[in-house]
Amino acid sequence: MAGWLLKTEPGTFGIEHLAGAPRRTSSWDGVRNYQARNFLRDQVQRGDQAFLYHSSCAVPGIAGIVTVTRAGFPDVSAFDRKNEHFDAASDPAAPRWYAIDVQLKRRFKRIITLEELRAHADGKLRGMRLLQRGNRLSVMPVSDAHWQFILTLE
DNA sequence: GCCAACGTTGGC
DNA sequence: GCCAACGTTGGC
Repeated sequence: MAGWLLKTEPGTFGIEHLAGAPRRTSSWDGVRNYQARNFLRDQVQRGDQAFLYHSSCAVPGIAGIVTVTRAGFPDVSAFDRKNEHFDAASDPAAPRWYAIDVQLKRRFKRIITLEELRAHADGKLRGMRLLQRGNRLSVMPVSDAHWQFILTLE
């Protein structure tokens, strides 16, 4: 079972929104980056777990864990002219973008901050994608060793 | 709000 | 297919 990290902006759709959603479940859509899209379409499986990461906020960090309840499926927000993620180039017959469904599994007692994670960038978290320079991926794999170590930080 | 880093676009 | 210009991301 693979582990992932999903970035979200808490002001737009963070762990609080997910906690308040019906069945604590929501579609994870609006990803408009090919590398992230490939992960959603080809690799993320139902049952996988992912860290929910808050970015573009006062205290960036990991807020909790979600479970994937539906593997990659075409992102219909790309077909909706009124949606902010509308993409005229995505053809319903050959969808360009993909979404997944996620359910909130557990909210951490506190945010595991980016600062804390960075403190281990040359140690236990060496090579973690999130910590690499200029990283902008919104969906990325997390190795089992990194996953286990991060859990001990809570 | 700044700005470095990166991805995408489009002219050639 | 190159690469400059542009737009976006995201920490600070």
